[in-house]
Amino acid sequence: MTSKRARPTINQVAEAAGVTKSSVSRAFTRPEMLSEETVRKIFAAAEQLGYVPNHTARALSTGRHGNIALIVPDVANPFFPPLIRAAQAEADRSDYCVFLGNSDESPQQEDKLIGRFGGQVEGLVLVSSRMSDAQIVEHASRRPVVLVNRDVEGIPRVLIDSATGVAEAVEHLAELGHKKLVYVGGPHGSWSNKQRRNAVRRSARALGLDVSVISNEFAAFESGRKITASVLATGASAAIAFDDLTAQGMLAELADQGVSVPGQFSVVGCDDVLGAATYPSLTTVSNRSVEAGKTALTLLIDILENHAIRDVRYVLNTNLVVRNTTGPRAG
Amino acid sequence: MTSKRARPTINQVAEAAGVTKSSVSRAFTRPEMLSEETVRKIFAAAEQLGYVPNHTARALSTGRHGNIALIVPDVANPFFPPLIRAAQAEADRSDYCVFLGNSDESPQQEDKLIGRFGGQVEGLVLVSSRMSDAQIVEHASRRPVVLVNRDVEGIPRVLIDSATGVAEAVEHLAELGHKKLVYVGGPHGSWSNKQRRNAVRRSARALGLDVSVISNEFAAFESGRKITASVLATGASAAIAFDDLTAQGMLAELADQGVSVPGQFSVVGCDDVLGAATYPSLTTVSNRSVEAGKTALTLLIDILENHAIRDVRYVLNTNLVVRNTTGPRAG
DNA sequence: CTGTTAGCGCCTTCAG
DNA sequence: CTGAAGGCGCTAACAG
Repeated sequence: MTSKRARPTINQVAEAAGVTKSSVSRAFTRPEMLSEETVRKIFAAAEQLGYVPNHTARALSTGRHGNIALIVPDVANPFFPPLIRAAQAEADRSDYCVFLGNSDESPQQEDKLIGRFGGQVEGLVLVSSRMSDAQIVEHASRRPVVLVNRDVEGIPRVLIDSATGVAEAVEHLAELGHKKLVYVGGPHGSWSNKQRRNAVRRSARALGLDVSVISNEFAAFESGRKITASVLATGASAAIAFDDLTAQGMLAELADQGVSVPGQFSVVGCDDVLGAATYPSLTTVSNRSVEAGKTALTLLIDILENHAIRDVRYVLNTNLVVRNTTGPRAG
Repeated sequence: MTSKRARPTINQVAEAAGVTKSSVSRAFTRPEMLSEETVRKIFAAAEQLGYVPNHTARALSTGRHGNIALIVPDVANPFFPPLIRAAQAEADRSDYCVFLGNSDESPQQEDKLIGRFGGQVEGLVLVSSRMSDAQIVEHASRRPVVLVNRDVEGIPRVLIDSATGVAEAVEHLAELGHKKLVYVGGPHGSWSNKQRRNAVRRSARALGLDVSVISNEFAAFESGRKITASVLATGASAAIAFDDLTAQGMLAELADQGVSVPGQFSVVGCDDVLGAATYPSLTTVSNRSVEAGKTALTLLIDILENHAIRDVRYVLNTNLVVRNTTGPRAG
């Protein structure tokens, strides 16, 4: 078992290899500047001593630490883990370490986290940020920031365009004969929510459908259940929910109320995070969160390494995934 | 909009406040050593310049950087996000930043990640580590490590004891008249898998039930589907799956095969990550991942701040949650 | 190709 | 209570 003694420093390696620390430093950063012979000697000594360059010291001197931060509103929301995973994998390919932050849907907490990560991070990825445009711009003025699902001019961003999928959903319902539908909303600060709500309204108008909107701040299974009564009260025959969780809650409540789906009522989710796990399996709008996570990191790393601070707006389209919670209007 | 100019240093604050950098440093670390008057002056100057102590420089000089790493096999596995979230919240309370690592179920990747986080982390939390005991011990000799769902003597660990819940599951099935059951396994390197398998065998033997074990390296929906044929081939009337995902896949496949649940076959999951989302809703073993995450972090922080390197083995019991996928044996 | 010399920004004895 | 001085481990000109 290796002992716990302090890590060897660059100086010890230098001494052991019979060179100065400059050479050791170079051997680890720009070996092509040294003779093969010297590099070999240095690596041998380093290996022998178990030397690993001190990340912190290097960062202090270069100002680069190879860390990035990824902040999401809620790690436990099934929409985010696949995105986080994809982002991590991408960071990994370029040897970046990623700090994960959970803002708890709170702008204050988000701001605080950014401050805490502050000095030890080269760039930030803010996913579904709940902060104000002004705050975001402010932070982006200090270090590179890439946004996911948040559209702020001048800041590189990756947007999952659920509008296309939502539009398909409305058409789908129209074809099934539905005349009146309701959009069950999500968090106020959410860009995606706004986008989906607008898409529903626009398509409904174009197709001559009637649509009402019910807001529902906390998107989740339980709130989906609770909101169901109001949904039924509108007299609509179909609903499009902000996300799959909300839709799933509605499904459960509908079942408890004895309302058959899709016989008497149709439900469409959004983000396809549940797969075919609900019963009946949920008709929903596809999700591109994996690509979004990967793209966001690729963008950020590109900016960090090539100083390419261009104004990108990367849009990922979605589409409707028809399963079994939508059917012809009853009667 | 604040410009992007470099952050002010301790020296600039000192000059602005008319003191030396020693005093500024003290004002931020041990203000009780200074006169109130001086502290006030320094804070005013710092505020005015927008000074924030440089984390990296401080870390280099003190050796403490207030970061910890949390490594999990797969962020996207629904078992982990709640744990991650709880761990984060706990880290937050003590102002620690957390690096998240995704080992992809690979010991090599896990080892590599630890190396990458290496110098900039004060402690590690390894969740369901896939590394060998020796590797774990080796890493633990360098810096504090807390394990979750991995039982290595001498290393602080938090264990979710699914054995209690699994035992209840077996009893439950026995009471329902089942005579022959099968355990559908999970990843080979998984401590939890071993634990669950043993618990099934032990309880089955005690109750005089027959049990066969089917291994299934990749626990997930799809593999649950695929394994179903072999499960039915054993002639058992009930199955206990390594986790909910596997169970859910089995449920889907069983439905497709026209095998009714729980009429003709009973299924029990493990970890309760799906809630009531499956249909029929899944009978499963409760999960304590939130407490596990919180406890692991509390432990680690305690070790870091109080040098309390005791040998803790924290066990969280589980129990059976009966829902609707278990019923009397057919016939 | 390699050594010398300054720092990076902060903390921490040691004096006073 | 406060200042002066050295150092944490490494990188980066600048000379040879």
